Amino acid sequence: MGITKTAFFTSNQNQLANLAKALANPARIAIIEYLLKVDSCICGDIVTELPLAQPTISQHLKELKNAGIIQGNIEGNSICYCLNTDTLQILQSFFSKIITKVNKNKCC
Amino acid sequence: MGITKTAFFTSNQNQLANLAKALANPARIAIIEYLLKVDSCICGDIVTELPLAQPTISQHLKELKNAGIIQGNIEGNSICYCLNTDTLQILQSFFSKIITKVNKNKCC
DNA sequence: TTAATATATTGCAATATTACGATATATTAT
DNA sequence: ATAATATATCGTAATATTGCAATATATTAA
Repeated sequence: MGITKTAFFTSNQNQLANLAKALANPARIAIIEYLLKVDSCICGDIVTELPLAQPTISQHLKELKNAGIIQGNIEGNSICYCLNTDTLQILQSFFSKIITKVNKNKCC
Repeated sequence: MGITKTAFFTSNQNQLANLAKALANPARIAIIEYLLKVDSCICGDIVTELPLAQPTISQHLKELKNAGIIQGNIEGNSICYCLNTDTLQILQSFFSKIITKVNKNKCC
């Protein structure tokens, strides 16, 4: 087969898996860290910052946007993308919940 | 090409991407949530809990273990896997850092 | 209007992931 | 020792992802 059996899981599980998938590439992590570093919208210099070709970066930005992790669009001749706090909050909540709920007395 | 250009990114970026990859599947999210729910080691009943065949679940467990998200082994005739707090802490820290550092005055 | 610049889309080759049947391995029960 | 049970591994088909060259599109500059 090879296709993920999405229909058999909850929408919450699929949402978390999709968000994780959007982050499952070092270039996309680098884009997020760059957005944090510059503390504003991305400008075209992301293309010179990353060791990847322009179409590849454009594709990664599209995936991050589809997942809701970044938001924005091109403005004139330059990119204007920034982090979407609402979506990132979902991930933070998930991991915070795990850390606080997990049984510290691991048995293995 | 098709292969991720791992060598061009920092080990931290690759680590986060690999952790995200381990979570990028609803079955693996379901396994993690099940581990949280039962609040102990997994027993063989995970195979009856998930809508997937036994070899598939075994493979997902292996991937979670390789990523360091769960730890353990089989014990006699049953599984004994539990969540690895140390690794999950890496993810929580990453998202907490983002949420606290991100500029709330988004420009797009 | 034309040229220059910036980003997006298309098409494709290489590789990775997903799922499972068949089978192997290992432990426990008889 | 043999059977029963539980988990892992192998092999494979279907699908998804990665990266880029070529090209399209859109905005700004001249």
